[in-house]
Amino acid sequence: MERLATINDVAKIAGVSRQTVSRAINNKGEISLDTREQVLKVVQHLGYRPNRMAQGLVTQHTLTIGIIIPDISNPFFPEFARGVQDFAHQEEYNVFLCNTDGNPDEEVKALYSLAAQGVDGVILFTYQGSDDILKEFADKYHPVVVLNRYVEHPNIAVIMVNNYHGAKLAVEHLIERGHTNIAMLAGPDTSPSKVRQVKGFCDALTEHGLPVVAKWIISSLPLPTLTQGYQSAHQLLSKNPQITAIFAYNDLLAIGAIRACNELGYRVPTDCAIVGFDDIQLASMVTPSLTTIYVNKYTLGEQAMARLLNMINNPDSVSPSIYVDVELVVREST
Amino acid sequence: MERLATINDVAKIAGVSRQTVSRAINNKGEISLDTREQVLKVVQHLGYRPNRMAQGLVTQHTLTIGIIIPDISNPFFPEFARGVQDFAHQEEYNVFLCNTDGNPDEEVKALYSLAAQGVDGVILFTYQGSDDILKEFADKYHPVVVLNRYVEHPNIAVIMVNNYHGAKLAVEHLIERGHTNIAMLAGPDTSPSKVRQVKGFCDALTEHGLPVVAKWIISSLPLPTLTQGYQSAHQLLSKNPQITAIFAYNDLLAIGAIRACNELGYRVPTDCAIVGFDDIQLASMVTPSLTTIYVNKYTLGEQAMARLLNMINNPDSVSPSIYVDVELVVREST
DNA sequence: TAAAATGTCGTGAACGTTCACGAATGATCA
DNA sequence: TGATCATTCGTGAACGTTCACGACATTTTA
Repeated sequence: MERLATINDVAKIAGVSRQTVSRAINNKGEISLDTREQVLKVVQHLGYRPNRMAQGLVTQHTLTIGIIIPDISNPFFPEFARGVQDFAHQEEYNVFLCNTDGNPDEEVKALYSLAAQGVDGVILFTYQGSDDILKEFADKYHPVVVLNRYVEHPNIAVIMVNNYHGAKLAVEHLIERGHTNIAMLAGPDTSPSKVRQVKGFCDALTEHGLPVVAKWIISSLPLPTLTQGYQSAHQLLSKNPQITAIFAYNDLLAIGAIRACNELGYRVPTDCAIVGFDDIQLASMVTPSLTTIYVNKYTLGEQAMARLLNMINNPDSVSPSIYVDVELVVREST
Repeated sequence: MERLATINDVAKIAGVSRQTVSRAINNKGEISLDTREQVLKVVQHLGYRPNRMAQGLVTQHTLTIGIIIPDISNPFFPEFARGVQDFAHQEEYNVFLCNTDGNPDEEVKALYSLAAQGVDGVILFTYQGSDDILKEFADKYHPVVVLNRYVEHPNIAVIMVNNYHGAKLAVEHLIERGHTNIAMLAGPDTSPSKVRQVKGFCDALTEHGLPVVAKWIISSLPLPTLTQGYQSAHQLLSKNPQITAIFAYNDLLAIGAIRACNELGYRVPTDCAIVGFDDIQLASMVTPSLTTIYVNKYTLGEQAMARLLNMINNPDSVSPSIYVDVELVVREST
């Protein structure tokens, strides 16, 4: 591991000063075309690359950002992360990835670890902690893009998936198919998107003159996973045989519910129809394939990164909230 | 965004020098217990965190590493990445993630982008580029852990999944089930693990007195994806109806093959048995569920990170190659 | 023609931390 | 008692880069 070339090495060989080299590679400040070319030749020859830590120390910009998500193993997030990363790399940014398993303590740890690292901004998905901590962070450190949670702060941008509308689409689809006894596998109580989704679910029912049965709305704690969906659906259906349709907070819960149906001898969709949310890749691969609400996760990631970049480069601009819309995808499970 | 507290702020308030603060937080060098406690109180109070860029500039260590993989959307990699990340965070390291889509140019770009970023090391999965580039990188920059490819270099550690053995297990299982006409959906030609796997496949056949039919071994280019598996299997089975079993390079190819079977009216496993490789979560969720070769992806990630840490901390130690073994998991597809 | 303006480049300082060294204090020993 | 040692702490330098400013040569302007 030999020593890497520094800006001084380049300067010495090119016969100019550090500053001139800096001007040449950053393409700013006054420099003649001739010397610029000369310097760049030497840069090329030595394979010189500016040390990002030294740059970061003086400019207070590191060209890095962080993503904080519950779990990259959850099939929703890889696509989202790719959206962020592809956009980021295109803009010369590198990306840190942190998993929290939905644990608020871990979220805070990740937040401050990234701050000490010197990231230029953070993208935060399904934040469960307190607004105050987040606002304090945004005050003291860097811009933040938050997904699926509303936080009002000049240094925080919000992107919301339209869970409310998605839930309505799902329930209306089930009602069209003739279902009247519809249950819901809801998300974790701490999740704000869960609240909006439940509201859409209830509103759709009442708008069609159907009663809302509180006992048929089951929260999934701590995380909306396959086994959670399996257990909740199992309990729900064996206690309430009159239920003929289930709407789930996400596809994992829905797929768990399908398994529960199979085990209880319910046929999907004949005996019990099921609708998921997110349209992860798995949704079209299971049997029966899953009717669900499509969310463009990759684009969501790109948008989040675009917002963050905008905030980094224009610190004083306002960042209005964005709502991302969703679509119904009908498959075999309804 | 107010200015962050620096070591000098702490020093001033605590009434000591920078160096004493440094000694207190890094818990090294001689310092009395009293002053240490005093300093740490101030650190706590100010919420001081050492600036990693300043640290990195002088120590040449950044407490960051990079992972380079083809695609985090491929279900194999999230679990692997979590293994790396969990271990890394536990050791106070942060992790950069780069996707290359199997493109060698992107691999090199990622490698040098990470080097400029100042990572302490790199974990490289399914590297497709030339040995020379990698060796030059390991010479000039930092230690590298390479998976599923053999590269001899003092600054490069190698971890291999035992594809050869896995392929043998799969084929022997099919032969036990009475199959004699077995085809293979192989990986991309550029992948070294593909070569070892094909060898295991062929050896298993010949050891049991069965002929190897070259035409029945199909490479998947450029990437071993669902649609690749579907197309290859479709073509293979419609041209060669005598085939009764397929062994696939990975689970995605295998699941694509299941779909092709369904479409051609072949029943799995009655008309055509299928074995995959990797045991991704999806494998147990599809219908019929997939017999496959289990690889502990999370542990693989942990091991890779452990090797890398060891190389970072003990630059002169030798790093022998590791072989990670695999197991057969029998499910409905055979 | 002298003064002002422009274009090009270099120099010292700063970013926040650690390292190598040295200074001061008190304890220990012959 | 004077010398030696261990313990504890502080000071200047360095890491590699950019920023603010100034210097110089050349061109433009009054």
